[in-house]
Amino acid sequence: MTEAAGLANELRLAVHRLTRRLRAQRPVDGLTLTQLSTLVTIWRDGPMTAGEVAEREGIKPPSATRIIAGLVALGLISRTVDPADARQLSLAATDAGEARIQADLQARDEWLAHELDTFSEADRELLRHAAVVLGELAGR
Amino acid sequence: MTEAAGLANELRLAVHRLTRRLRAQRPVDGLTLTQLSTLVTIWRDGPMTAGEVAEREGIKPPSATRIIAGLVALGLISRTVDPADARQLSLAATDAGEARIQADLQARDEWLAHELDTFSEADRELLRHAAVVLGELAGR
DNA sequence: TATTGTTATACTCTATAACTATA
DNA sequence: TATAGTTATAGAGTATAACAATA
Repeated sequence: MTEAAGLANELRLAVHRLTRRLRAQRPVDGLTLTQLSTLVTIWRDGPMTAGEVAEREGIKPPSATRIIAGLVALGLISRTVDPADARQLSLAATDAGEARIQADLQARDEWLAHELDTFSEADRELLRHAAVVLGELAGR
Repeated sequence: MTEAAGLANELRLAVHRLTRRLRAQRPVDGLTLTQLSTLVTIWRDGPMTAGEVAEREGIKPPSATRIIAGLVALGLISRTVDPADARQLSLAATDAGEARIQADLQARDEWLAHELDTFSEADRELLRHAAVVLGELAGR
């Protein structure tokens, strides 16, 4: 096993387990991790089309359609047809969506941010860089 | 938003997306990410009971039961009743299971290890440490 | 009674294939 | 014809609640 392959395996197992844990941190009546991730993306980088959502989140268009429909039904994003090209949508976070992000992040952070506070500052600095590198890797 | 909360959010989004990507790297006729993770755990740290599998993987017993049944059906782990306590199982990787780990890891690493090779050695060193810290976090 | 594991059931996440509407 | 998005369908992943077997 090469050096990078050993790292790949450890990273795969650790990331998989951590995601399971983070998914389970869903607050009562809260958004799922997938909904929250998509909502944050639209809020931070929107307005954007459905295709852009799929690309940024790394999912296929049918998956984006379903997640978007759920967020619209909850009133957390608005969905309007592009006047210049009626095939495309314009998706944007609503005020309720922004408020929901704050509330859900706070609830989810009760656990994660608390745990992060028990690590050394050096480890947090490490994770800060790691989050950027992992995000880049996910986008490849 | 506190410093740790900001980090928590970035880490959550990055880890979630990377897991999606890693899950999708399933080779044709290969094990799912969940099956592979469980099999590697039993192979490396086994023999162990079903309860230990659930605890190490961070899942509930019914989930462990289902995954274990699938791996047994594939002949990748053996499942014997503990002679000293008939409520408990003893789970161990078979030779076929060990071979399957090698094959599936190699197939999955074609993508991940290759991408990791395009990062700087400093980034790989960073990820090596991060994998350990993330693994610890997942186990909290 | 307490513990270990299983069964029944339901919800979430995601994909591929086939389709509709618009360009 | 090509593109943006949707619908239909299926498989994977996981949990809670209720149960069975054993200690």
